[in-house]
Amino acid sequence: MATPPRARRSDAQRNRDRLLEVARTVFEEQGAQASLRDIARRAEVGLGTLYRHFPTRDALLDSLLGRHFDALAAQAADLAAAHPPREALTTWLRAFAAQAAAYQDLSAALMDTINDETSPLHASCSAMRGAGARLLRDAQDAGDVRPDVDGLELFALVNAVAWITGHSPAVAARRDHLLDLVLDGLAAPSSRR
Amino acid sequence: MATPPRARRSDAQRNRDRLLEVARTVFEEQGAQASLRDIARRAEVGLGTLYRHFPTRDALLDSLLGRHFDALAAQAADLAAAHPPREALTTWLRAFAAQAAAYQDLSAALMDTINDETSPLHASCSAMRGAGARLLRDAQDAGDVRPDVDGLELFALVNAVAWITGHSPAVAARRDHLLDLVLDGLAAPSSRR
DNA sequence: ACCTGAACACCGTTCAAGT
DNA sequence: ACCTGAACACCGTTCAAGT
Repeated sequence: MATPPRARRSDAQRNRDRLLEVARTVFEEQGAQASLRDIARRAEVGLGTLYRHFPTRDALLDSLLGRHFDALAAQAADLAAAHPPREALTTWLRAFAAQAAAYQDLSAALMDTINDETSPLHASCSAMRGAGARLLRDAQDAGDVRPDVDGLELFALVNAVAWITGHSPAVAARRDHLLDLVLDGLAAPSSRR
Repeated sequence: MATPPRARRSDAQRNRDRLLEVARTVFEEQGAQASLRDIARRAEVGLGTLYRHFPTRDALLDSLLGRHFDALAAQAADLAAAHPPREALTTWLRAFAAQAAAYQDLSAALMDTINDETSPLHASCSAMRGAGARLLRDAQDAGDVRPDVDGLELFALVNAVAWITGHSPAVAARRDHLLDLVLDGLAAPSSRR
């Protein structure tokens, strides 16, 4: 799960909230490499205040992403309980890709988080990945997905599709079709339609 | 094909060559967002000279990429002549992915080129894409690849895999396996092993 | 024709000074 | 405790001045 909120002076908390709100907007508008100065300006906060709360760009991104990760992990559990394995996996991957596509360049940040075990986000990121891996294993146990795929590869593939989606409108229009192609590649030979 | 070399004053030509050589090295070292100032410095050339020859970062990238595109297009023709359709396509896609993975962030530049018809690279980029699309069509005509995939989707998928490869060493180690998964997704049901 | 580097407007990051 | 903004070292881009 994401880090729970610490006790803070109330004015500091207000600044923090303001920064997160503005950052979400700006990142969605301009992508993950948007100017931090600009974010501070639009939040009407000193630049140093931004740095005090979020010592690095990733820290800021991470605070925004933690909730998404937690939400996706929770959704995975729900899906596993409510649907047959392959359907649960498929639905979850679509949700994941939609999420990743919403933030431009999020996929890059995501992959970097995976590789950086010291990231504050690492815990909730790997919790989410674990949830996905469990869905994958269920589908494999049910004979729906070929056994020679692991969670990392699954995650990488879907992330890759989400990324490319953000780099071409023409491709974006066919995101679901691309995911279908990938999912068909993952299907166990016996379960193909 | 890439733009043929123009007539130039010999000192200008020398600077141009030098810049391209240094740029290739630096881009491979640091990725496509490396500092242009740094490139000019290492080429021992005024910053203005770099801008004179390559008015934008993309122009510089493009000059480096044009040759690769031409080479890939030529290779596609060779493969089509020498191998059965599915094998030709597979081999070509592997070569493409290896090429794209060599430059970090190349995939992003590539997708942007596709979308920008005014890019000087657009011609050789689409020539290469056309060559790939032809291999795809051959494989489809032979019944080896499902008919509901087009060149753009193929290109996007392989590009996506190449990109993710550059963002995680663990994933990079399994590039061929990921490509296999994607290629299996493209296989026509009847031709599955 | 071509080259150069100073100039401009930005950026990320740090940190002394304030409340 | 926390906030602020000037200061520093960079960057991309332009352009007057030189050869």
